[in-house]
Formats: sequence, structure tokens, C-alpha cells
Amino acid sequence: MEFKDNVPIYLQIEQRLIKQIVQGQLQAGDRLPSVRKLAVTETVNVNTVQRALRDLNMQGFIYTKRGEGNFVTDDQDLIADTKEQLIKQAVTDFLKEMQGLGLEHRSAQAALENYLRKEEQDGDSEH
Amino acid sequence: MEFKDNVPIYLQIEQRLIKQIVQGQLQAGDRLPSVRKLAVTETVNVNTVQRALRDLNMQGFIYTKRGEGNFVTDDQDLIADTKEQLIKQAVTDFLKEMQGLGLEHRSAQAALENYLRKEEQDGDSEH
DNA sequence: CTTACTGTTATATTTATCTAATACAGTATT
DNA sequence: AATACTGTATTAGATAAATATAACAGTAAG
Repeated sequence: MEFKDNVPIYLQIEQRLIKQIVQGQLQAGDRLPSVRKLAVTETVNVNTVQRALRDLNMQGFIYTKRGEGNFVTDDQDLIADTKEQLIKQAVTDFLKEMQGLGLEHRSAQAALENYLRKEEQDGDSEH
Repeated sequence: MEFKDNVPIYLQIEQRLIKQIVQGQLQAGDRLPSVRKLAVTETVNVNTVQRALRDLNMQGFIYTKRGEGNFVTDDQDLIADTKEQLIKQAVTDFLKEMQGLGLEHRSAQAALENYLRKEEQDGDSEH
């Protein structure tokens, strides 16, 4: 997997796993790949994986059974709340970014609509 | 000025300055504050400012007159192109982020519209 | 009990970021 | 020339992130 420069790998792993959980790719109770397997597939050190999982544990997204593995939380409310919060965050981040470029909220919306319109005209696989 | 954790300060300074340029807050030919003044106002070391300015120089956004200061490029095309590119980038980043949360493009658009509608209903200062 | 998986912890090393302090160099004003 | 601004460069030190390596500990199946 590729990582962005300039943002810690363990954070990127965290965020990716959280997204997989809220998106349903990883379901409540599912077992994660073992730390060593994750380290291999992410081409990253075991300690780096451990660091990410430790954070996810503290945040309640996963729980650990020592000797067995790490499992996705059964707290459906947490998952739903997180999803809602991440969506809202993405929206406000987008608006803030556009505002920093000189576009007010409605202009930002217009830019998005404009992009999607072009995307439809050109043949852009998904719709 | 506050900085985000986990993303290098010199990069945040770079990005902020670029935004000020494309947004028109800093105009072509304008002199930037001196490195030492920037270091004070950003509560950051001179070397960190220098690092940011060195990058901006290489990218063509500013030019340096030694002994005089740093000045915003006169290349209007570069500024316009960069603005356009940053806007497109913000849009695609937003869509990609939403897709990672399980929302297709049209759903992402709907979420944005929904947010803006609520914002209007509540008294949200700007419009 | 042995084996082979799990997660956990510790030590040492490298690299990037950031700071601090200092010195050097160009420009302009007096 | 002296002063006071500019940018530039160097050195040293602190911290965080990531790697490599190794050992320790729980679980389960043979």
C-alpha cells in the first residue's frame, strides 16, 4: 500500500482501518489480520502496526484477545456516530479548504457540481 | 498561528502562503515580511521559515532579491493555473474521502447540500 | 508437551523535523 | 564608514517516527 509523505504511517493505517469499519468492509466482531500479516501487507514494521492498533483500542474501535487477535468493536452506535462525524468533518474540511482559496460556500458547491457535470459528459466509468 | 499536529510546519507555512497568493491577499510583486518577522509572527524558527521559502522559490511562487527580501512572482499564469489546480484538487480529494466512507459522488454532493441547507436555517453569520 | 499461531515489550539505530545560536553576505540610508 | 535592515549558511541538540531484531507471553491444536 502506498503512503502519503509527511503524514505518519501509523496514522494512515489507523484512518484506513476506521474507514473500513464505518464503511462496512470490516464488520462488528470481525477479526483483523494478525499484526505480523498486517506488517507484511502494509510493508511496514510490526511496531508501526502495533502503534496504530494501540490507538484504535483506546478509541474503542477494536478490542484485543491476547493470543487470539484483534476484533472490530460490537458497539454499533460508536460506528454509526463515527461515520456521521467523519462525513461532517469531510464536508467542513472541504468548505474550509475552498474558503482558503477564495471560494464562498455556494461557490464551492458550484465547483463541485461543475466537476460532476463534466464527469458525466466524459465517459467516467462510475455514475 | 496554530499548526496542525502531524504535518510539518514548513509545509503548512508553504501552503498558507500559496493560498494567500492564489486568493489575492498577496499580489504579484508584493514583498513578503522578512524571514525574521515571519519567524516571530509564526512563532517558529528562522530556519523553518527559510525551508518553506526555499521550496516556494523552487516552485516559482516567489523570487528573492538578496538583501532586499522575497517577492511574489509576476507570473500571473502560474498563479491562475495553480488556483485552478488547487480547486480541482480540493474537489477530487473531497470526493475520494467521501468514497472512502462509502458515499458515491452523488451522495457526497447530497451531503454537502444538506449541510448548507442546515447552515442557512440556523443563523450562520455568512451566506 | 510441543508446535504454531496470536499479541506485547524492549533495545538500538536511522532519518526528518524543529530549535537555538552564531556567523556571514548583500542592500540601502545616514 | 557605520548602521540597520535584508537573505544565507553552519553547527549542535532535541524529539518523533520508523525500522530491525529479539525476546517474552497467551491460546489452541496436534
